[in-house]
Amino acid sequence: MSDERGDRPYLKRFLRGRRGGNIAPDDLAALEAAAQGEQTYRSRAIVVRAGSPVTNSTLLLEGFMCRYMDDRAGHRQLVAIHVPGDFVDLHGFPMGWLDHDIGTIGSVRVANWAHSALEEVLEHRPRLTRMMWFSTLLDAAMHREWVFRLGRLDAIGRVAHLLCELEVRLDMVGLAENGRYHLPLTQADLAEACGLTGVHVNRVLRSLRERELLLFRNNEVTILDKAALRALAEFDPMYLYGDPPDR
Amino acid sequence: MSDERGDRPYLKRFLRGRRGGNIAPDDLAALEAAAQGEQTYRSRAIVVRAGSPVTNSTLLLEGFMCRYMDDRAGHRQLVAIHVPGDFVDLHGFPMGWLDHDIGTIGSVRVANWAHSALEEVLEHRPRLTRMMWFSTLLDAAMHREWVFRLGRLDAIGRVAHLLCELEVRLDMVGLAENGRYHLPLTQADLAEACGLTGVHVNRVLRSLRERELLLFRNNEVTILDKAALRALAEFDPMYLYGDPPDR
DNA sequence: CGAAATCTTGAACAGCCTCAACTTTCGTGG
DNA sequence: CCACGAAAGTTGAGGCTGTTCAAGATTTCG
Repeated sequence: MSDERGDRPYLKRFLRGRRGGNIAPDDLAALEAAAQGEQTYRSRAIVVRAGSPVTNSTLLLEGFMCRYMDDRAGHRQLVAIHVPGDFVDLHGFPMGWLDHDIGTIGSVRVANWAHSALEEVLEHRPRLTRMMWFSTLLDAAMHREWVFRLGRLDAIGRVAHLLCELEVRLDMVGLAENGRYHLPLTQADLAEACGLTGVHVNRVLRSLRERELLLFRNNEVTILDKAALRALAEFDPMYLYGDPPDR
Repeated sequence: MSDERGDRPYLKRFLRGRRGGNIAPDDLAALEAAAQGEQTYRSRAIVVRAGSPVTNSTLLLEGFMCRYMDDRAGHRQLVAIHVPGDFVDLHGFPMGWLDHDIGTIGSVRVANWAHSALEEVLEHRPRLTRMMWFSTLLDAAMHREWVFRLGRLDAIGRVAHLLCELEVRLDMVGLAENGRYHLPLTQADLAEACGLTGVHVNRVLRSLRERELLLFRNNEVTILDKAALRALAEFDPMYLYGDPPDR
């Protein structure tokens, strides 16, 4: 699975590790060929604004991006964090525009597809269309889990759950090793994803460290006790639709 | 828009009121013809279990349904509420199974499509496929708004926001009038959707009543001051992708 | 009509927030 | 390479929002 896409520089991580994520070689080649080329954005850049027309879609190749909404006071709520291999704004393809902003976290490298080109490629490829559809529904499944996280878990559970999710997703695309991964989020960013304040996230991280469950220092997460952390977070990666060996 | 589908008993409410929700007549006819017929479920029934294979998809014709997940203690978190015209488990078509349970709230009437029949209809209908895809992305947009609601609003804002959302969605399908609509939820159900306790939802409803913003009695919601309620809830229906006149 | 579910209210508590001050790290230009 | 300012992280004290527990009132439904 990881090698057979070595010659697909853009799509090599797309749907990697997902159950049913095997795309037929000709579909994959057609999609890869329709790309417009790659692009970079600097850290903390806004890539898509809520409400403005979206005419192309972006696959994240390197780095982290997020989707977010602001409340009246201007405080952000992150609604998604994207890792390499994610189509960050494919929702804009059937929708035409987006209800939220999309921005970068660190600096990123992305690939682009014009919607017109996508339409052409997908016109006679119902299987590939369903794969793309599937990939947007993975986002929906993560959204639901985030609703659960915010609605039912306390502060420590929320932070733990998010960091468990990222470990699995990064592991699927080969960017985590033994529960260690790079994560260029500030504590304030974590707070914006977890519906907490930065101050409280700081205390939560201290508690996780003191319980010897997890470390987060220098933009690096180290999970010390995965089983205990997952128990605390009520985390079950089922909703990520991974291949059985990855679960 | 509302009349031209009068002869489509199942689909007459599907994507009604949505921007870009105009389905070509032949697509609509083909989809309607592929339905397996209708079915009813009693109140508080479980329709789909998380993790079990889904081989058909369900369009809600009458009544209310919900999607939910349970925490370790057995407490529910609702992740979606469905109204007539919603394809409640279309996510199962590209996914094959679901990460959450689906149940009824009151008693309901639904129509069913076998996935094999759907596949056949959609095989050569990329436009219709994108409409179905779009309808699942409306769910995703609502999920995101629920994340925002739970992450950034206080108790009164959360309840107000949910009831604002349901007013718009029910109005789109002709089931709300002047801010009044039938809603067979208990206060405990509302609590499960808002990440609150039933006790506190009771106090919140009292506060909304005393502020003369909204009444909820006898399974009926009456919005008394829509502008003030929306302001309190930081509610903007943009994310529901409605036709401009409905916004 | 009676039982069960739902709604309502009160009192005490806990978790997270706010505000504030201080420390450490990062980034940039001299 | 160092110095400096800005950003990020850390810690404490006090307060508010929503929870928990409990009891009673009301409604629903068989």
